[in-house]
Amino acid sequence: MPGACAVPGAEPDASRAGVSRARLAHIAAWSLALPEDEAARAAAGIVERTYPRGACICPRNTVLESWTGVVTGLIKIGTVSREGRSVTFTGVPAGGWFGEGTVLKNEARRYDIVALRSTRMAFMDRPTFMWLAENSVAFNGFLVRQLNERLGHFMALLEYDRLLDATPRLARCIASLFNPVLYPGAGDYLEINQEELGLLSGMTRQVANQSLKALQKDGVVRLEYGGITVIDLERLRSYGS
DNA sequence: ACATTAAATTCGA
DNA sequence: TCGAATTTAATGT
Repeated sequence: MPGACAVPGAEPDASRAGVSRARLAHIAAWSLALPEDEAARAAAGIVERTYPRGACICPRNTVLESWTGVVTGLIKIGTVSREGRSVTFTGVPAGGWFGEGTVLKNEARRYDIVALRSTRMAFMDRPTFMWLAENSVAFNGFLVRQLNERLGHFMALLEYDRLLDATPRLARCIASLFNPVLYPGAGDYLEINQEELGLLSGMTRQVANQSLKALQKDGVVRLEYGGITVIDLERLRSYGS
């Protein structure tokens, strides 16, 4: 049953109370650049929720169209075709905030968001987001940097998708999950299995497994059970070129 | 696709 | 609550 969403409204810890200033600083690196009054406003408009592995994250059920951050855990963004075949576009690890496009344009989500493991999410309601976008210079600075970084991310993706073969492609895919601009504060370890890495980089699990071992032999990553540790991010980024 | 190994869960004391 | 037994998940080929 592809794309099956978790029971709506069954989440135990949704609250409408907002989040403390200290908590905001912890879950949103961008907030550190905001002046006090703007940060307070941001904190008041954010709510957190936890999703179990495999759950479909549907903010429409709770807060209509909110801007979304990954606090801990890992999610993937993709679609599932009518036949049930799912396509993964990108993963977002802890520290990543996304969805500003749909919030700004106020349109329905076009992609499925699925938790790859137990994941804590933060949602900023649309009025708060729009207020920051219209009033905060610092927040706009962040948005521009983030959008620019993502544009670069997808340009690179287009380029290497057609030029490189499996191992370098996987290398860049992993490196993108450790992008310090998009996903600040991430460590060097990511809990993700090889099947998901395969889906993320568009290859079978078998090929992903072979490529991963090649990367490990070259000393750029270390394989763990159910996860991966990056040893040399710079080399991973430019692997094979 | 299958065999192996790691981890999570259950169950009995 | 401890640890052995069983089941499930991830990996390696």
